[in-house]
Amino acid sequence: MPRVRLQDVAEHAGVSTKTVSNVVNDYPHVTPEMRARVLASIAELGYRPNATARRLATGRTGTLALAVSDVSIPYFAELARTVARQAAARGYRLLLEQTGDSIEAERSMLLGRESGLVDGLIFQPSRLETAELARYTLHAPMVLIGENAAPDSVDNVMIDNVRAARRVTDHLVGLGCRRIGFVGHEAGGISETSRQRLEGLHAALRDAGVPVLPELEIATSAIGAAQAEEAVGAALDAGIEVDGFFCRDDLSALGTLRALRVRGVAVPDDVAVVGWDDVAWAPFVQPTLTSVRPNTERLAQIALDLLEERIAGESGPGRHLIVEHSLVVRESAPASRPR
Amino acid sequence: MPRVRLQDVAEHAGVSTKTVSNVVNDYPHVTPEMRARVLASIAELGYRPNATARRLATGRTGTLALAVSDVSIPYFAELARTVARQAAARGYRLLLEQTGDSIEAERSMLLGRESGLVDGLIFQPSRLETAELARYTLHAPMVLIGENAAPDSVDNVMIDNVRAARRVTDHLVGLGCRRIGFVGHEAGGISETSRQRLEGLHAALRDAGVPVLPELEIATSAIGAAQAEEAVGAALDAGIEVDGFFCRDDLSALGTLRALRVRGVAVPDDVAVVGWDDVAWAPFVQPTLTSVRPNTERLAQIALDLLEERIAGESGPGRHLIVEHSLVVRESAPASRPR
DNA sequence: TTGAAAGCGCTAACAG
DNA sequence: CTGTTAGCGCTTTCAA
Repeated sequence: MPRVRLQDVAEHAGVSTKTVSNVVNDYPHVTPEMRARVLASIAELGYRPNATARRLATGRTGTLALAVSDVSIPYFAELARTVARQAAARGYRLLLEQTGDSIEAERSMLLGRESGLVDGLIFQPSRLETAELARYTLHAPMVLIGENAAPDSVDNVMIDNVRAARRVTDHLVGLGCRRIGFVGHEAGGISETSRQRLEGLHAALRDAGVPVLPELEIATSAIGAAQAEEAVGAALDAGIEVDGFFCRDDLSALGTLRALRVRGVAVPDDVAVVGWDDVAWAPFVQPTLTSVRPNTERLAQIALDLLEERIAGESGPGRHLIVEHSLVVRESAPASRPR
Repeated sequence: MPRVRLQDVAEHAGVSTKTVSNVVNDYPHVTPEMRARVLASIAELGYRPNATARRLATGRTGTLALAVSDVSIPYFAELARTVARQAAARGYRLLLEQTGDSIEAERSMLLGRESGLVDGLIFQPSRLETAELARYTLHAPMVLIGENAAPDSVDNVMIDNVRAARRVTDHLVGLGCRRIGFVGHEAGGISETSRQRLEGLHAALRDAGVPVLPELEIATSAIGAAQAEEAVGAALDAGIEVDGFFCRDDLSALGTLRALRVRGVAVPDDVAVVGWDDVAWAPFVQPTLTSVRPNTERLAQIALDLLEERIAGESGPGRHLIVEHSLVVRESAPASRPR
């Protein structure tokens, strides 16, 4: 790791630092001979500009941060892939922050003990609430994603959870389900995400004249297939009667499918199951999973658009944008079912 | 975003910048009164140290990079989670780089057009070969992970692929399989990872006196369940005769399971299936998947240990370390099978 | 224990 | 079109 500075190149080439800088930054107005001479010196000395010094001088870091609770959750993994790719295409690097579902971690990530670390932040809160969020002085522009009710002052992009949840419910009701269970909301303090999905479920049931049965709502200790399998299994063993399960996410659906299978309950004949996120493996499990698919590419694109505007200085009130979703119908809750 | 500098705090508190710096960095030798006065000013002005300036002055970035082809591949997602977590515990942030399976991207990531971006790099190559890797002058210390044969000069941590593959093969042979197919090596240019797994398969078959049948090796156009389903489906439709499938990774196994299911082939009764990586959903699919489980926590820990030693100045020859693995036996290739 | 001043490596006015 | 020079905000000798 040789330590060659811009100035070394300048001396070697017999020009000023400004000229070298111009060449490195592809500025126009440099004679071809100068440029060639400088490039030759750069190659000979193996010069690489120092990112830190450049940042200090320009005030831009060329880096964005993405903060989610856990990248290994399939939806977040796919989101990270998409955001990283699109950010790279726009010339940004991506810093990954995991809050691990802890409100403390979310706070300290927002407060950021240092400034000038990133140019902007894309954040999917899982525990922090609007009111608190609105109080903070951020160290960089931020765009919120996901279904948390964002404060009016902050940009936010999400899918319409209530509407999507209504659609899931309508689909199940259309299949003849009258006792629809819900799986996967947090046992210890429900998240805004789960709250909105439950709200959509309830609203659609009421509209359809189907009774709302809170006793069929099965909370889990954490997001995950194992937790869902355990909770659903316990409920089934306790004699719960359902003919459909609306799962908070595909991971819960996976656990639910297994709990049902182990007990010999047929899907979709006895119980229909719908998941949420339409992760990569949804079309491959047995039975293939009906699921809500958010348009993640578009979500990432809009989030980055909003963020770049903020970085460029936009200072208006927070914009709250909705990204489309669709319901991908597969075997676990097909278009229609023999009765 | 107020712009408060260290100097502003110093003036406000009526002390020198050095004193403020001492307080911010928790240096000893500061009188309690001074410290209190400075902290009060910091709070009042809302001062946050500027990360970039600090980096330039100290030469440390406090950031590591993790480079993999695609974070949404379940194994990489889990690896990223683990590395990010452990890096955070050691006081580092994590920059995520995706090479998207392109050799160009891997090259430019190594060459790094800027220096001083990160203190170190953890890299899982998928296309780049040892010889080329060894030629580069890196801009930061690097540790290689995964099964690529690393150059002697570079640190590397991996699992013993050949041994694990032999174990998988022995397991299948023990189950009575005599025509074992392999699924998921790259159709266009095999990777070192796949090569080693095939090598283990062949060696174990020879040792067991079972014929090696290359015609049962099914390449795929890319890593993924869909690609595997397509390739395996085509092979089955063409009349391939197998009694076991050794899949390059769990994604291939998932596609293989589906291809078999769709065609009414019973797993494990007609065909046993083994995957690799033991990703989170392996115990939940139908049938549950037998898979090779690398010790990812340990892999990450060792990689970070090696990297921190390099960052600290260690300059000896490359160390090549092996991390343990295990074979997790589940329904798709159980301990024994009725014959 | 605290203060003054010299960089860290680069960019960007401003001249020339 | 190219050179000079003054910062960017922090850390860190070296004195006091």
